[in-house]
Amino acid sequence: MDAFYVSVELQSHPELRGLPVVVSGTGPRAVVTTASYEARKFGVGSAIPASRARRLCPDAVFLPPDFLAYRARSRDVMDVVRAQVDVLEVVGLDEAYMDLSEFERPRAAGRRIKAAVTERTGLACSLGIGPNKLVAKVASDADKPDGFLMLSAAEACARFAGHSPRLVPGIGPKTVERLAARGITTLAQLGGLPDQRLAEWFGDRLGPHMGRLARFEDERVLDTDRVRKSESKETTFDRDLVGLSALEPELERLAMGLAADLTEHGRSGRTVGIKVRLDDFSTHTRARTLPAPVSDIEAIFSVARDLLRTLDPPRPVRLLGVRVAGMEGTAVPVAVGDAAQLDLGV
DNA sequence: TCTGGGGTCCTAGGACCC
DNA sequence: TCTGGGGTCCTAGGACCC
Repeated sequence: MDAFYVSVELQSHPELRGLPVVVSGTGPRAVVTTASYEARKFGVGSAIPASRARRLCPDAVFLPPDFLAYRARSRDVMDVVRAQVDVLEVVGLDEAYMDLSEFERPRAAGRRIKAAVTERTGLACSLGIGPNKLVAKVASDADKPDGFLMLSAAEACARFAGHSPRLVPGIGPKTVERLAARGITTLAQLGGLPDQRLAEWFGDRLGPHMGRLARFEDERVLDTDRVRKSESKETTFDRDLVGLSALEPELERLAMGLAADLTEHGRSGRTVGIKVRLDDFSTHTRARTLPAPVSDIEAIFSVARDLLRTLDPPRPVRLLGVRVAGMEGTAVPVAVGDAAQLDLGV
């Protein structure tokens, strides 16, 4: 979906159409979640500090995120798609992969699906088609907004040969930096490197994997029922907290919220962990695995508190989090007819 | 008035077992 | 006089994604 959260907001605030609109949190440490294309012209993009966005574009309209609304609209969108295609892998609220190989004319099918989404939901989207997930994803990104692009792997290689490796999902800022330090700045260069060199630089598995990505080789199949492996609650404080006596009540609040979510969904896990980000932005995690899965506030909080006391943060703390991992296959019995709702929520 | 929240996956090292 | 190889589980950190 194109600028999904903003697009949903514009449906309830049509008077804002054409204006720079930014969805972001409200606190002093908030970041931008989504910016409208009008706001992007000013350099406002996802993940930049809201304070900076305000300076870059003082006239922008800032809205707090309404995730309930986004989830509901997401469900609408995925329902439209699901009505047209059998194999669907939903990735987050605003993105999905579909298998068009069931159609004799995939391009026509893609056109139809894209049109149906916009017609039925009023929301714009971009669609990319390719022989694998990687090409499809890059193609859909390359033509945004309101895009439609079909590429073969060879076409993708040729078209993006001179682009930065950053174009490929999975190659982030750190990897781009490490590549640049070795003189590699384009996908063509990366794709041309021998596996042995890549293995030396980035490890036996990761290195050659990056080379394949750069050549748009991708064997991944669609995963239509992803099972959640961990669940967490974390919060960044408006101002850093100092000392266990200030932190423990916050930890208990987080544990309470996490336990409530876990219980509501019938999930539990054997590993309880905490996450602490200090004022120097260093992040520290601690975890303990229990003999049996837990989901109740007492168990989660007592382990988390113990871990926090042992860590005893040596500096002011800006973020605190609690996590439960090692989820058992605690499938909740679902009534027949709920199947369509299952994929999004879990 | 730098840097959210909720996730996944990978790596590396240690403990432990056969 | 000197110590293999393989496997699993666990922890911590980090890169990355939406």
